[in-house]
Amino acid sequence: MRIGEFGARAGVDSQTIRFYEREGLLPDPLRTSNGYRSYDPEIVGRLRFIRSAQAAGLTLAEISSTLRLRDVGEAPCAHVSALLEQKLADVQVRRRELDALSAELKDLIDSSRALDPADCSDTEICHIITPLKNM
Amino acid sequence: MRIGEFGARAGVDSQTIRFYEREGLLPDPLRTSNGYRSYDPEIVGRLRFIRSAQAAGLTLAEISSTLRLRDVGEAPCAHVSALLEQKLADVQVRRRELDALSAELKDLIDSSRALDPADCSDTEICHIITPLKNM
DNA sequence: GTAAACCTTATAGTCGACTACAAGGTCAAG
DNA sequence: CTTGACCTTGTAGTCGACTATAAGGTTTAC
Repeated sequence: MRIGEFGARAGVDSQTIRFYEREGLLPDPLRTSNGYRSYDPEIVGRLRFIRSAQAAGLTLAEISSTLRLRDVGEAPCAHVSALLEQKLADVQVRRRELDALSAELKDLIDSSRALDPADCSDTEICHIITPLKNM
Repeated sequence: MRIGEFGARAGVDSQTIRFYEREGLLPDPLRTSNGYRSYDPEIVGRLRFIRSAQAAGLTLAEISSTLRLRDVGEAPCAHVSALLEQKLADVQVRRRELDALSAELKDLIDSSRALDPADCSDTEICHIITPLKNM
């Protein structure tokens, strides 16, 4: 199968596949006599794995390290578990940051209703935001 | 005051101040006879505004548009309110995305405890993640 | 008088994951 | 025999907000 069909089977653009190949996520494929890349249907799973792992929040570098384990014959399960645990911890931290930001934005929006633009001076730029001096 | 002190008063590195100047967020300052930038203490508020607005999640482009309003003599309060409302909406969307990702990660981690690495085949790369075919 | 700590400019690099563009070769349909 | 859809390579650009480096000039403290 050629690059277009290969990509279509995993919802990936052919430019992106060449990019993954350059980055070492996909092996150099066979070539037909005219130089076109030729893919074994079996490797579609590898491309789908990449997209699924991305959907789980893994970076290409993390996915690459996982694929390298698999390529040397090791089951990458323990590695993947550790990555997922770390990712979950990162997500929780980020969630808490967004919660705080959300609360802060609500406060600012609330307070803006009580403020009159006519009282907003030149030096403070805008008195809705200026109270946030020390964040 | 010179660039170092100016930056220190708002917790900003001098390289960053030159960057803001290039981007039009800060006006071209006066220069002393030796070519050093010389800042009026009054403009510290502008730099602090930039950092506070960033802390509220506004981008430099959004902050820049706000400053431009102020520079033409308009109170930017209505503009800032609209930006904050939009930002809050963005944050809520992002929060929900992270909630979904968090749940997904927990599921994957749970299911990984029931899976044996010995059953993880070559073509699926890692059976912890492979179930996520259609995200 | 010299060393440290400041300041100047211009240019290029970082992160992550693509995406765009140019300039061509190949192949099937009509 | 040409149009259009595919494929090839290489290079460069995108986003956002810095950050780093080089190669100098100035000022302050001892």
